[in-house]
Amino acid sequence: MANTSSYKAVQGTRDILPEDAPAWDFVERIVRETCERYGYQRIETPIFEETGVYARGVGEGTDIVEKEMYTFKDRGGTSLTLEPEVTAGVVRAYLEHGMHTLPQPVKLYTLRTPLFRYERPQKGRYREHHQFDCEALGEADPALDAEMIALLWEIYQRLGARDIVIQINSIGDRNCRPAYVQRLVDYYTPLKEDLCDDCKVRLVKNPLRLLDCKEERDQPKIAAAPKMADCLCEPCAEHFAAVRRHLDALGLPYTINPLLVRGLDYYTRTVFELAPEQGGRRQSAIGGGGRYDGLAELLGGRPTPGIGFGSGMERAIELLREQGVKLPEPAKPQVFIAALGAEAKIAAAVLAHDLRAGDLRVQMAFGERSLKAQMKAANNSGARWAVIIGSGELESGRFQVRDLAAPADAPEDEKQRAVARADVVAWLLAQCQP
RNA sequence: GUGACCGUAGCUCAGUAGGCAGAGCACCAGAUUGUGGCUCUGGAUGUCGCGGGUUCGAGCCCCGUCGGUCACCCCA
Repeated sequence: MANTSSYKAVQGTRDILPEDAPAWDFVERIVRETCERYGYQRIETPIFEETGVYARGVGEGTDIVEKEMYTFKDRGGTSLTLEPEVTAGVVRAYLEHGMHTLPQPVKLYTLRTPLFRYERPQKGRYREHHQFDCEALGEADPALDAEMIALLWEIYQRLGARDIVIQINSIGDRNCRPAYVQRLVDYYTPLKEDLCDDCKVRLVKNPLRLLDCKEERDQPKIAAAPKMADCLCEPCAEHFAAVRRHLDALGLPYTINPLLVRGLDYYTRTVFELAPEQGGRRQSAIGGGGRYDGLAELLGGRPTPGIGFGSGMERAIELLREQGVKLPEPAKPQVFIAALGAEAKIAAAVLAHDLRAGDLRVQMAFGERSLKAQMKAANNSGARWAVIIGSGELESGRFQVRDLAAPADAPEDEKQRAVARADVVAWLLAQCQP
Protein backbone atom coordinates (compact mmCIF):
# COMPACT_ATOMS: atom_id res chain seq x y z
CA MET A 1 0.00 0.00 0.00
CA ALA A 2 1.08 3.51 -0.61
CA ASN A 3 2.07 5.28 2.55
CA THR A 4 1.28 8.64 1.08
CA SER A 5 -1.86 10.38 2.21
CA SER A 6 -4.42 11.39 -0.34
CA TYR A 7 -4.14 14.87 1.12
CA LYS A 8 -1.59 17.39 -0.01
CA ALA A 9 -0.72 20.84 1.27
CA VAL A 10 -3.18 23.19 -0.38
CA GLN A 11 -2.18 25.16 -3.43
CA GLY A 12 0.37 27.83 -2.73
CA THR A 13 1.24 26.60 0.78
CA ARG A 14 4.44 24.90 1.86
CA ASP A 15 5.74 22.95 4.81
CA ILE A 16 8.76 24.22 6.67
CA LEU A 17 10.63 20.93 7.05
CA PRO A 18 13.27 20.12 9.69
CA GLU A 19 16.05 20.79 7.19
CA ASP A 20 14.64 24.31 6.61
CA ALA A 21 13.67 25.24 10.15
CA PRO A 22 17.14 26.31 11.37
CA ALA A 23 17.36 28.87 8.54
CA TRP A 24 14.05 30.33 9.67
CA ASP A 25 15.26 30.42 13.25
CA PHE A 26 18.40 32.20 12.10
CA VAL A 27 16.49 34.90 10.23
CA GLU A 28 14.19 35.38 13.19
CA ARG A 29 17.09 35.70 15.59
CA ILE A 30 18.75 38.39 13.47
CA VAL A 31 15.49 40.28 13.04
CA ARG A 32 14.76 40.15 16.76
CA GLU A 33 18.22 41.29 17.79
CA THR A 34 18.36 44.09 15.25
CA CYS A 35 14.87 45.36 16.01
CA GLU A 36 15.59 45.43 19.71
CA ARG A 37 18.77 47.36 19.07
CA TYR A 38 16.65 49.96 17.29
CA GLY A 39 14.19 50.09 20.16
CA TYR A 40 11.38 48.09 18.58
CA GLN A 41 9.15 45.86 20.70
CA ARG A 42 7.49 42.66 19.65
CA ILE A 43 3.78 42.58 18.96
CA GLU A 44 1.70 39.81 17.43
CA THR A 45 -1.84 40.43 16.31
CA PRO A 46 -4.45 37.76 15.44
CA ILE A 47 -4.10 36.18 12.03
CA PHE A 48 -7.63 37.16 11.19
CA GLU A 49 -9.54 40.36 11.68
CA GLU A 50 -12.94 41.73 10.91
CA THR A 51 -12.99 42.18 7.16
CA GLY A 52 -13.39 45.94 7.47
CA VAL A 53 -9.93 46.35 8.97
CA TYR A 54 -8.43 45.41 5.63
CA ALA A 55 -11.22 46.54 3.30
CA ARG A 56 -11.07 50.07 4.71
CA GLY A 57 -7.43 50.15 5.69
CA VAL A 58 -5.84 48.68 2.60
CA GLY A 59 -8.35 50.25 0.23
CA GLU A 60 -11.42 48.96 -1.60
CA GLY A 61 -9.90 49.40 -5.02
CA THR A 62 -6.67 47.50 -4.39
CA ASP A 63 -5.96 44.07 -5.83
CA ILE A 64 -5.60 42.68 -2.33
CA VAL A 65 -9.12 43.66 -1.36
CA GLU A 66 -10.70 43.17 -4.74
CA LYS A 67 -9.54 39.65 -5.50
CA GLU A 68 -7.00 38.26 -3.07
CA MET A 69 -8.52 38.09 0.40
CA TYR A 70 -9.51 34.90 2.16
CA THR A 71 -12.83 36.11 3.53
CA PHE A 72 -15.42 33.96 5.28
CA LYS A 73 -18.26 34.21 7.73
CA ASP A 74 -17.80 32.59 11.12
CA ARG A 75 -20.60 30.71 12.83
CA GLY A 76 -21.88 33.92 14.32
CA GLY A 77 -22.22 35.50 10.89
CA THR A 78 -19.31 37.93 11.28
CA SER A 79 -17.26 38.51 8.15
CA LEU A 80 -13.64 37.71 8.90
CA THR A 81 -10.55 37.84 6.72
CA LEU A 82 -7.24 36.02 7.05
CA GLU A 83 -4.54 38.65 7.43
CA PRO A 84 -3.34 39.69 3.95
CA GLU A 85 -0.85 42.25 5.23
CA VAL A 86 0.44 43.31 8.62
CA THR A 87 0.09 47.06 8.93
CA ALA A 88 -3.67 47.45 9.21
CA GLY A 89 -3.89 44.96 12.08
CA VAL A 90 -1.06 46.60 13.99
CA VAL A 91 -2.63 50.03 13.61
CA ARG A 92 -5.93 48.56 14.82
CA ALA A 93 -4.13 47.22 17.91
CA TYR A 94 -2.43 50.59 18.50
CA LEU A 95 -5.79 52.32 18.48
CA GLU A 96 -7.60 49.67 20.46
CA HIS A 97 -5.05 49.67 23.27
CA GLY A 98 -4.75 53.43 23.48
CA MET A 99 -1.08 53.39 22.65
CA HIS A 100 -1.24 57.10 21.85
CA THR A 101 -0.87 57.57 25.62
CA LEU A 102 2.57 55.93 25.50
CA PRO A 103 5.70 57.91 24.63
CA GLN A 104 5.68 58.42 20.87
CA PRO A 105 6.66 56.99 18.53
CA VAL A 106 5.54 53.48 19.44
CA LYS A 107 7.90 51.14 17.61
CA LEU A 108 6.69 47.60 17.00
CA TYR A 109 7.82 44.53 15.10
CA THR A 110 6.33 41.16 14.22
CA LEU A 111 8.08 37.90 13.41
CA ARG A 112 7.11 35.05 11.08
CA THR A 113 3.67 36.50 10.63
CA PRO A 114 1.63 34.30 8.27
CA LEU A 115 -0.14 36.24 5.53
CA PHE A 116 -2.73 34.95 3.08
CA ARG A 117 -3.48 36.12 -0.42
CA TYR A 118 -5.39 34.21 -3.04
CA GLU A 119 -2.97 34.53 -5.97
CA ARG A 120 -1.52 32.20 -8.58
CA PRO A 121 1.64 30.81 -6.96
CA GLN A 122 4.98 31.26 -8.65
CA LYS A 123 8.59 31.79 -7.70
CA GLY A 124 8.71 33.95 -4.59
CA ARG A 125 4.95 34.16 -4.31
CA TYR A 126 2.71 31.91 -2.27
CA ARG A 127 -0.85 31.92 -0.99
CA GLU A 128 0.52 31.66 2.51
CA HIS A 129 3.76 33.48 3.09
CA HIS A 130 5.48 34.98 6.10
CA GLN A 131 6.81 38.43 6.81
CA PHE A 132 8.66 40.14 9.53
CA ASP A 133 7.33 43.61 9.84
CA CYS A 134 8.21 46.86 11.59
CA GLU A 135 5.87 49.74 12.31
CA ALA A 136 6.44 53.06 14.07
CA LEU A 137 3.37 55.05 15.01
CA GLY A 138 2.67 58.49 16.36
CA GLU A 139 5.54 60.44 14.84
CA ALA A 140 5.90 62.23 11.49
CA ASP A 141 9.58 63.15 11.82
CA PRO A 142 11.49 62.31 8.61
CA ALA A 143 14.34 61.11 10.82
CA LEU A 144 12.08 58.20 11.71
CA ASP A 145 11.65 57.35 8.02
CA ALA A 146 15.42 57.21 7.63
CA GLU A 147 15.91 55.17 10.79
CA MET A 148 13.40 52.63 9.59
CA ILE A 149 15.06 52.28 6.20
CA ALA A 150 18.38 51.88 8.00
CA LEU A 151 16.87 49.13 10.15
CA LEU A 152 15.67 47.17 7.15
CA TRP A 153 19.02 47.60 5.47
CA GLU A 154 20.94 46.51 8.54
CA ILE A 155 18.86 43.38 8.99
CA TYR A 156 19.87 42.20 5.53
CA GLN A 157 23.48 43.15 6.08
CA ARG A 158 23.55 41.09 9.23
CA LEU A 159 21.84 38.18 7.49
CA GLY A 160 24.77 38.16 5.08
CA ALA A 161 22.95 39.25 1.92
CA ARG A 162 25.07 41.00 -0.69
CA ASP A 163 24.39 43.57 -3.40
CA ILE A 164 21.14 44.84 -1.96
CA VAL A 165 19.82 48.16 -3.18
CA ILE A 166 17.38 50.57 -1.58
CA GLN A 167 14.99 52.54 -3.72
CA ILE A 168 12.99 55.43 -2.35
CA ASN A 169 10.43 57.87 -3.62
CA SER A 170 7.81 60.25 -2.30
CA ILE A 171 4.26 59.90 -3.51
CA GLY A 172 2.99 63.01 -1.77
CA ASP A 173 0.01 63.31 0.51
CA ARG A 174 -3.71 64.03 0.23
CA ASN A 175 -2.94 67.63 -0.64
CA CYS A 176 -0.62 67.19 -3.58
CA ARG A 177 -1.15 63.66 -4.85
CA PRO A 178 -4.63 64.12 -6.35
CA ALA A 179 -3.33 67.01 -8.44
CA TYR A 180 -0.42 64.88 -9.60
CA VAL A 181 -2.64 61.97 -10.51
CA GLN A 182 -4.80 64.37 -12.52
CA ARG A 183 -1.73 65.63 -14.37
CA LEU A 184 -0.78 62.05 -15.11
CA VAL A 185 -4.23 61.27 -16.45
CA ASP A 186 -4.21 64.44 -18.55
CA TYR A 187 -0.83 63.44 -19.95
CA TYR A 188 -1.83 59.87 -20.75
CA THR A 189 -5.37 60.37 -22.04
CA PRO A 190 -4.35 61.62 -25.51
CA LEU A 191 -1.96 58.65 -25.77
CA LYS A 192 -4.62 56.16 -24.78
CA GLU A 193 -5.00 54.39 -28.10
CA ASP A 194 -1.33 53.57 -28.20
CA LEU A 195 -1.14 52.03 -24.70
CA CYS A 196 -0.85 48.35 -23.88
CA ASP A 197 -4.05 46.70 -22.69
CA ASP A 198 -2.99 46.66 -19.05
CA CYS A 199 -2.22 50.36 -19.16
CA LYS A 200 -5.63 51.17 -20.59
CA VAL A 201 -7.09 49.62 -17.46
CA ARG A 202 -4.57 51.35 -15.20
CA LEU A 203 -5.47 54.72 -16.66
CA VAL A 204 -8.95 54.54 -15.19
CA LYS A 205 -8.32 52.30 -12.20
CA ASN A 206 -4.93 53.16 -10.75
CA PRO A 207 -3.08 55.79 -12.80
CA LEU A 208 0.04 55.69 -10.59
CA ARG A 209 0.65 52.15 -11.77
CA LEU A 210 1.09 53.43 -15.30
CA LEU A 211 4.58 54.31 -14.16
CA ASP A 212 5.77 50.76 -13.64
CA CYS A 213 4.49 49.17 -16.80
CA LYS A 214 7.11 46.83 -18.26
CA GLU A 215 5.94 46.90 -21.86
CA GLU A 216 8.74 48.06 -24.11
CA ARG A 217 6.46 50.27 -26.18
CA ASP A 218 5.26 52.23 -23.15
CA GLN A 219 8.71 53.06 -21.79
CA PRO A 220 9.16 56.30 -23.80
CA LYS A 221 5.79 57.51 -22.54
CA ILE A 222 6.85 56.80 -18.96
CA ALA A 223 10.12 58.62 -19.43
CA ALA A 224 8.32 61.72 -20.64
CA ALA A 225 5.52 61.57 -18.06
CA PRO A 226 5.28 64.18 -15.29
CA LYS A 227 7.13 63.10 -12.14
CA MET A 228 5.71 63.17 -8.66
CA ALA A 229 8.89 64.73 -7.34
CA ASP A 230 8.16 67.84 -9.39
CA CYS A 231 4.63 68.08 -8.07
CA LEU A 232 5.09 67.68 -4.32
CA CYS A 233 3.58 70.34 -2.11
CA GLU A 234 5.98 72.31 0.04
CA PRO A 235 5.66 70.25 3.25
CA CYS A 236 6.00 66.95 1.34
CA ALA A 237 9.01 68.23 -0.60
CA GLU A 238 10.67 69.32 2.64
CA HIS A 239 9.93 66.00 4.28
CA PHE A 240 11.43 64.08 1.37
CA ALA A 241 14.52 66.29 1.36
CA ALA A 242 15.00 65.71 5.08
CA VAL A 243 14.71 61.95 4.65
CA ARG A 244 17.41 62.07 1.99
CA ARG A 245 19.70 64.21 4.12
CA HIS A 246 19.46 61.63 6.89
CA LEU A 247 20.08 58.71 4.55
CA ASP A 248 23.08 60.54 3.08
CA ALA A 249 24.48 61.15 6.54
CA LEU A 250 24.00 57.50 7.45
CA GLY A 251 25.85 56.50 4.29
CA LEU A 252 23.10 54.20 3.04
CA PRO A 253 23.34 53.23 -0.64
CA TYR A 254 19.94 54.34 -1.83
CA THR A 255 18.70 55.55 -5.17
CA ILE A 256 15.69 57.71 -5.86
CA ASN A 257 13.30 55.95 -8.18
CA PRO A 258 10.68 58.41 -9.36
CA LEU A 259 8.72 55.48 -10.79
CA LEU A 260 8.43 53.63 -7.48
CA VAL A 261 4.78 53.47 -6.46
CA ARG A 262 3.19 51.09 -4.02
CA GLY A 263 -0.01 49.18 -4.38
CA LEU A 264 -1.86 50.01 -1.19
CA ASP A 265 -4.06 53.07 -0.80
CA TYR A 266 -2.81 54.16 2.59
CA TYR A 267 0.72 55.16 1.63
CA THR A 268 1.72 58.81 1.81
CA ARG A 269 5.01 60.61 1.29
CA THR A 270 7.96 58.25 1.72
CA VAL A 271 7.83 54.85 0.01
CA PHE A 272 10.77 52.48 -0.25
CA GLU A 273 11.75 49.05 -1.45
CA LEU A 274 14.68 46.71 -0.90
CA ALA A 275 15.76 44.34 -3.66
CA PRO A 276 18.83 42.47 -4.89
CA GLU A 277 20.79 44.50 -7.40
CA GLN A 278 20.66 41.76 -10.03
CA GLY A 279 17.01 41.02 -9.45
CA GLY A 280 15.88 42.17 -12.85
CA ARG A 281 13.11 39.64 -12.64
CA ARG A 282 9.82 40.27 -10.93
CA GLN A 283 9.13 39.05 -7.43
CA SER A 284 12.61 40.03 -6.40
CA ALA A 285 11.73 42.68 -3.82
CA ILE A 286 12.53 41.40 -0.37
CA GLY A 287 11.05 44.27 1.56
CA GLY A 288 8.94 47.31 1.03
CA GLY A 289 7.02 49.90 2.93
CA GLY A 290 6.28 53.50 3.45
CA ARG A 291 4.57 56.18 5.45
CA TYR A 292 0.83 55.99 6.04
CA ASP A 293 -0.19 59.14 7.83
CA GLY A 294 -3.88 58.73 7.03
CA LEU A 295 -4.41 55.08 7.90
CA ALA A 296 -5.42 55.45 11.54
CA GLU A 297 -8.26 57.75 10.52
CA LEU A 298 -9.45 55.28 7.90
CA LEU A 299 -9.83 52.79 10.72
CA GLY A 300 -11.87 55.23 12.76
CA GLY A 301 -9.09 56.43 15.05
CA ARG A 302 -7.61 59.80 15.75
CA PRO A 303 -5.15 61.18 13.17
CA THR A 304 -1.89 59.33 13.76
CA PRO A 305 1.16 59.39 11.53
CA GLY A 306 2.95 56.10 10.96
CA ILE A 307 5.52 54.36 8.87
CA GLY A 308 6.41 50.72 8.40
CA PHE A 309 7.70 47.96 6.20
CA GLY A 310 7.13 44.28 5.62
CA SER A 311 9.73 41.84 4.40
CA GLY A 312 9.06 38.41 2.94
CA MET A 313 10.79 35.60 4.79
CA GLU A 314 10.48 32.98 2.04
CA ARG A 315 12.10 35.43 -0.35
CA ALA A 316 14.75 36.36 2.17
CA ILE A 317 15.78 32.75 2.75
CA GLU A 318 15.69 31.95 -0.94
CA LEU A 319 17.89 34.95 -1.67
CA LEU A 320 20.41 33.92 0.98
CA ARG A 321 20.50 30.40 -0.49
CA GLU A 322 20.97 31.75 -4.02
CA GLN A 323 23.81 33.93 -2.79
CA GLY A 324 25.46 30.94 -1.16
CA VAL A 325 25.18 32.28 2.37
CA LYS A 326 25.87 29.48 4.83
CA LEU A 327 22.74 28.86 6.84
CA PRO A 328 22.46 26.80 10.01
CA GLU A 329 21.54 23.13 9.74
CA PRO A 330 19.61 20.90 12.11
CA ALA A 331 21.49 20.07 15.31
CA LYS A 332 22.98 16.59 15.43
CA PRO A 333 23.13 14.46 18.55
CA GLN A 334 26.50 14.32 20.29
CA VAL A 335 25.91 10.88 21.75
CA PHE A 336 23.99 7.89 20.45
CA ILE A 337 23.24 4.99 22.78
CA ALA A 338 22.79 1.45 21.48
CA ALA A 339 21.36 -1.24 23.73
CA LEU A 340 20.74 -4.98 23.49
CA GLY A 341 18.08 -6.48 25.68
CA ALA A 342 15.39 -5.11 27.95
CA GLU A 343 17.63 -4.48 30.93
CA ALA A 344 20.26 -2.75 28.81
CA LYS A 345 17.60 -0.57 27.27
CA ILE A 346 16.60 0.70 30.68
CA ALA A 347 20.24 1.46 31.44
CA ALA A 348 20.39 3.30 28.10
CA ALA A 349 17.36 5.39 28.94
CA VAL A 350 18.83 6.33 32.31
CA LEU A 351 22.17 7.22 30.75
CA ALA A 352 20.44 9.34 28.09
CA HIS A 353 18.53 11.12 30.83
CA ASP A 354 21.71 11.86 32.81
CA LEU A 355 23.63 13.07 29.76
CA ARG A 356 20.77 15.36 28.76
CA ALA A 357 20.77 16.78 32.28
CA GLY A 358 24.34 17.74 31.47
CA ASP A 359 23.10 19.61 28.36
CA LEU A 360 24.29 17.07 25.79
CA ARG A 361 22.19 16.21 22.76
CA VAL A 362 21.51 12.50 23.07
CA GLN A 363 19.61 9.92 21.05
CA MET A 364 19.03 6.29 21.92
CA ALA A 365 18.01 3.40 19.72
CA PHE A 366 14.42 2.22 19.90
CA GLY A 367 12.89 -1.04 18.84
CA GLU A 368 14.55 -4.45 18.87
CA ARG A 369 17.06 -4.03 16.13
CA SER A 370 20.42 -5.72 15.81
CA LEU A 371 23.51 -3.99 17.13
CA LYS A 372 24.67 -3.61 13.56
CA ALA A 373 21.49 -1.76 12.70
CA GLN A 374 21.81 0.39 15.79
CA MET A 375 25.41 1.28 14.94
CA LYS A 376 24.31 2.20 11.47
CA ALA A 377 21.66 4.44 12.96
CA ALA A 378 24.30 5.94 15.23
CA ASN A 379 26.48 6.69 12.25
CA ASN A 380 23.62 8.21 10.27
CA SER A 381 22.61 10.37 13.21
CA GLY A 382 25.85 12.29 12.94
CA ALA A 383 26.73 11.68 16.59
CA ARG A 384 30.41 11.71 17.48
CA TRP A 385 30.09 9.12 20.25
CA ALA A 386 28.24 5.82 20.46
CA VAL A 387 27.71 4.08 23.78
CA ILE A 388 27.07 0.34 23.59
CA ILE A 389 25.27 -1.44 26.39
CA GLY A 390 24.61 -5.21 26.38
CA SER A 391 24.56 -8.00 28.90
CA GLY A 392 28.36 -8.10 29.04
CA GLU A 393 28.55 -4.40 29.86
CA LEU A 394 25.91 -4.71 32.55
CA GLU A 395 27.83 -7.58 34.10
CA SER A 396 31.24 -5.93 34.01
CA GLY A 397 29.89 -2.49 34.90
CA ARG A 398 31.87 -1.00 32.02
CA PHE A 399 30.12 0.47 28.95
CA GLN A 400 31.71 0.49 25.53
CA VAL A 401 32.22 4.02 24.19
CA ARG A 402 33.05 4.28 20.51
CA ASP A 403 34.42 7.27 18.63
CA LEU A 404 32.44 7.37 15.40
CA ALA A 405 34.62 10.11 13.99
CA ALA A 406 37.81 8.03 14.16
CA PRO A 407 39.29 7.16 10.75
CA ALA A 408 38.02 3.89 9.34
CA ASP A 409 41.50 2.38 9.34
CA ALA A 410 42.39 3.40 12.90
CA PRO A 411 43.25 0.51 15.24
CA GLU A 412 40.25 -0.85 17.07
CA ASP A 413 41.58 0.07 20.51
CA GLU A 414 41.77 3.70 19.47
CA LYS A 415 38.20 3.71 18.25
CA GLN A 416 36.62 2.14 21.27
CA ARG A 417 37.23 1.89 24.99
CA ALA A 418 35.45 0.59 28.09
CA VAL A 419 34.42 3.22 30.60
CA ALA A 420 33.13 2.42 34.07
CA ARG A 421 29.40 2.91 34.22
CA ALA A 422 29.73 5.45 37.02
CA ASP A 423 32.20 7.52 34.98
CA VAL A 424 30.48 7.53 31.58
CA VAL A 425 28.58 10.77 32.07
CA ALA A 426 31.62 12.70 33.30
CA TRP A 427 33.81 11.19 30.58
CA LEU A 428 31.44 12.12 27.74
CA LEU A 429 30.78 15.58 29.19
CA ALA A 430 34.53 16.19 29.19
CA GLN A 431 34.85 14.98 25.59
CA CYS A 432 32.00 17.18 24.39
CA GLN A 433 33.08 20.40 26.09
CA PRO A 434 34.34 22.85 23.52
C1' G B 1 -8.03 35.82 -13.95
C1' U B 2 -4.39 34.82 -18.60
C1' G B 3 -0.35 31.92 -20.95
C1' A B 4 3.64 28.16 -21.55
C1' C B 5 5.86 23.67 -19.94
C1' C B 6 5.46 19.41 -16.75
C1' G B 7 2.80 15.18 -13.47
C1' U B 8 5.94 7.34 -13.43
C1' A B 9 8.47 4.29 -6.16
C1' G B 10 9.94 8.38 -0.22
C1' C B 11 13.71 11.44 -3.68
C1' U B 12 16.04 12.21 -8.78
C1' C B 13 14.46 10.36 -13.18
C1' A B 14 14.46 6.35 -17.57
C1' G B 15 10.46 3.94 -20.16
C1' U B 16 12.12 2.29 -27.48
C1' A B 17 7.40 1.99 -32.74
C1' G B 18 0.90 1.63 -28.20
C1' G B 19 2.57 -5.05 -26.19
C1' C B 20 4.23 -8.15 -18.53
C1' A B 21 6.15 -0.85 -14.77
C1' G B 22 12.17 0.09 -14.47
C1' A B 23 17.15 2.27 -12.60
C1' G B 24 20.02 5.08 -9.13
C1' C B 25 19.72 7.09 -4.27
C1' A B 26 17.35 6.28 0.35
C1' C B 27 15.11 2.38 3.49
C1' C B 28 15.11 -2.88 5.58
C1' A B 29 17.64 -7.65 6.10
C1' G B 30 21.89 -10.75 5.39
C1' A B 31 27.33 -11.69 4.24
C1' U B 32 30.14 -11.34 10.79
C1' U B 33 25.48 -15.24 17.71
C1' G B 34 27.06 -7.96 19.97
C1' U B 35 29.92 -3.16 16.32
C1' G B 36 28.83 2.19 11.84
C1' G B 37 31.56 4.33 7.49
C1' C B 38 33.85 0.86 1.96
C1' U B 39 32.04 -3.57 -0.67
C1' C B 40 28.72 -7.62 -2.07
C1' U B 41 23.83 -10.27 -1.96
C1' G B 42 18.73 -10.12 -1.23
C1' G B 43 13.95 -7.56 -0.03
C1' A B 44 9.69 -4.23 0.40
C1' U B 45 7.44 -0.08 -1.97
C1' G B 46 3.43 2.35 -7.55
C1' U B 47 -4.44 3.75 -8.36
C1' C B 48 2.07 5.65 -14.03
C1' G B 49 -2.14 12.78 -10.66
C1' C B 50 -7.61 11.95 -11.51
C1' G B 51 -11.92 11.08 -14.99
C1' G B 52 -13.46 9.86 -19.71
C1' G B 53 -12.38 8.46 -24.99
C1' U B 54 -9.74 5.70 -29.17
C1' U B 55 -7.73 0.58 -29.43
C1' C B 56 -7.64 -6.56 -29.20
C1' G B 57 -4.31 -3.84 -25.85
C1' A B 58 -2.74 2.95 -23.24
C1' G B 59 2.53 5.21 -18.72
C1' C B 60 2.69 6.36 -24.15
C1' C B 61 -2.53 8.79 -28.58
C1' C B 62 -7.19 12.29 -27.85
C1' C B 63 -10.51 15.35 -24.55
C1' G B 64 -11.45 17.17 -19.78
C1' U B 65 -9.96 18.07 -14.86
C1' C B 66 -6.73 18.71 -10.61
C1' G B 67 -1.84 19.74 -9.11
C1' G B 68 3.36 21.54 -9.87
C1' U B 69 6.86 24.99 -12.14
C1' C B 70 7.65 29.54 -14.58
C1' A B 71 5.83 34.11 -16.63
C1' C B 72 1.82 38.09 -16.83
C1' C B 73 -1.46 40.98 -13.44
C1' C B 74 -0.10 42.38 -8.52
C1' C B 75 2.83 41.91 -4.48
C1' A B 76 6.92 40.22 0.17
